[in-house]
Amino acid sequence: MLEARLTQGSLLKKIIEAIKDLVQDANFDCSDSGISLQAMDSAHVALCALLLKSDGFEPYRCDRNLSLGINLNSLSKMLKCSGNDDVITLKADDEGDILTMLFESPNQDRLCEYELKLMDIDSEHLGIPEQEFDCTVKMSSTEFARIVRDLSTLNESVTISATKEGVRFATAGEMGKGSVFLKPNSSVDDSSSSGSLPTTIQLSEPVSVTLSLKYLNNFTKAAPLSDTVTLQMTNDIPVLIDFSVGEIGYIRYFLAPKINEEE
Amino acid sequence: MLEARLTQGSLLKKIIEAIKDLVQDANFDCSDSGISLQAMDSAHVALCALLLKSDGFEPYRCDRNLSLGINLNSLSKMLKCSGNDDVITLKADDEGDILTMLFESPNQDRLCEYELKLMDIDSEHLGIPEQEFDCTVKMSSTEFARIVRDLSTLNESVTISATKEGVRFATAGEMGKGSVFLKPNSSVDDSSSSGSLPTTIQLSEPVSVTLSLKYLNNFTKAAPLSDTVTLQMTNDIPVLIDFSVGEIGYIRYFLAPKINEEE
DNA sequence: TCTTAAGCGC
DNA sequence: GCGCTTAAGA
Repeated sequence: MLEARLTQGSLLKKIIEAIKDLVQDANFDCSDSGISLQAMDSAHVALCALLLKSDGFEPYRCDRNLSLGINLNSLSKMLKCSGNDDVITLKADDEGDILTMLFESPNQDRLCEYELKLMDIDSEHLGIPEQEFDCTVKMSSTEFARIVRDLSTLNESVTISATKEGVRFATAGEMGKGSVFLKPNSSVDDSSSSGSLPTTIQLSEPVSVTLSLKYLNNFTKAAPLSDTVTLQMTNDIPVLIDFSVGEIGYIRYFLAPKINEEE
Repeated sequence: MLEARLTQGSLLKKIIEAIKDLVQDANFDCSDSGISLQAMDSAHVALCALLLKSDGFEPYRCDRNLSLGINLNSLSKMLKCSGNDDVITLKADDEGDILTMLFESPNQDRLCEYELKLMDIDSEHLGIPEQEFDCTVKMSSTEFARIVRDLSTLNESVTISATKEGVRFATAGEMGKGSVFLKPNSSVDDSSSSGSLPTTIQLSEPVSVTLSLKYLNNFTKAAPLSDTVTLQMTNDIPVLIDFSVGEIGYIRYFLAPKINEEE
């Protein structure tokens, strides 16, 4: 059986919000090392990979590997019944077809128990290659969300180009063009409380990829989970966009770039 | 070419918000004295006049007179991509058909460049007469906005009547009547921090004009630009409603009164 | 399309 | 902390 107690239940709520617009149904694979999920969106264009390590739970127990088939919309609805400060405990029997969720209010005054019916879902276990990327950009997740939202008003796709000098997000549409350029922060620790977090760029090779803004906008639903986002890019290879989930794991999105031909 | 750098970029955002609901497309006329715009609303009922003096920009350069035909909705969308603290620089070539906008974040970490395609717009240069009015009311712009909004719930038009005793905004509809009376503030500098700014009235002749609340509501979009608004009225003559734009210019609206016959 | 809920700015 | 604008849901 599975029993996993998450002190900061709001994390789970944010995680599901960050996935449910991309994936309807998915298997949560539970083992003694933790809980993971891998799924493609319905159009099979983007891939989402979630990992929650067992030591992020207190306690965590998983005797046998379990694959819990879950409708994320239903799960989201139930999680909205929990308070943001609640402690959430997930329970599932080895042979059962329900996921039991316990919501405990901080002062123990309220105890909610919800049971979610599980589904059988054909799992498409996608071998996600552990690859090296030519360029890694780490930046403020809210700034990333802002840029993606801004450029979405102009067109459907954005071209992200990175050099040592900085990273550029550019698009063009009927109204005109838009381009945002971020300089990596001077090594000097500018504690000028300049609002946004510093951008850092590591690259072995300049890169330029063109991505769907609609999907990127979907991914930025994960921004509430982490102050920073990491973009990993290599030309013509799916981009990896990584949000850490507190100290306990991550949500990663993979998105194939559009092949660079003028439309 | 034009190059105009506005330190307080948020002013430009507010200006466009204050115009775009009234006018879809308009020419921004640029000369060495500054940037101006004059346009009527699509129903040709109201007139909007914007002036931004060159010395409000730092620096300002305009070699030749330029008329930039702009779709205000597109401009608004692009300006929303700027941060509220950004410095905004406008650039246009003499023979070009684009307006380039630079948004610089305060700490220079982010640099955005947007290009707006320009349009050819038949300019209807309306000779706006410099006229004397019988009555000038200066009052809090937020209070004005509040009154207009409140009375809008009762009917479509408001009758503004001013005497030395004060100014009255009155309307009547199916529900009933509404009337707001503002006394000019006593000459004594009442620093009673009474919330709202004092009202002042100068008049050579009592006036009474009936105006469309729908249009007045449109005009109050300019309230964020200035703490005060100035109403200038003469019976049966278009009313002038003036919001100053910081120290650098103004937005003025002209609205013809309804002819005073019971509907 | 309208209503409601969340995020952002003042 | 309050109000507003914007995004999601009915």
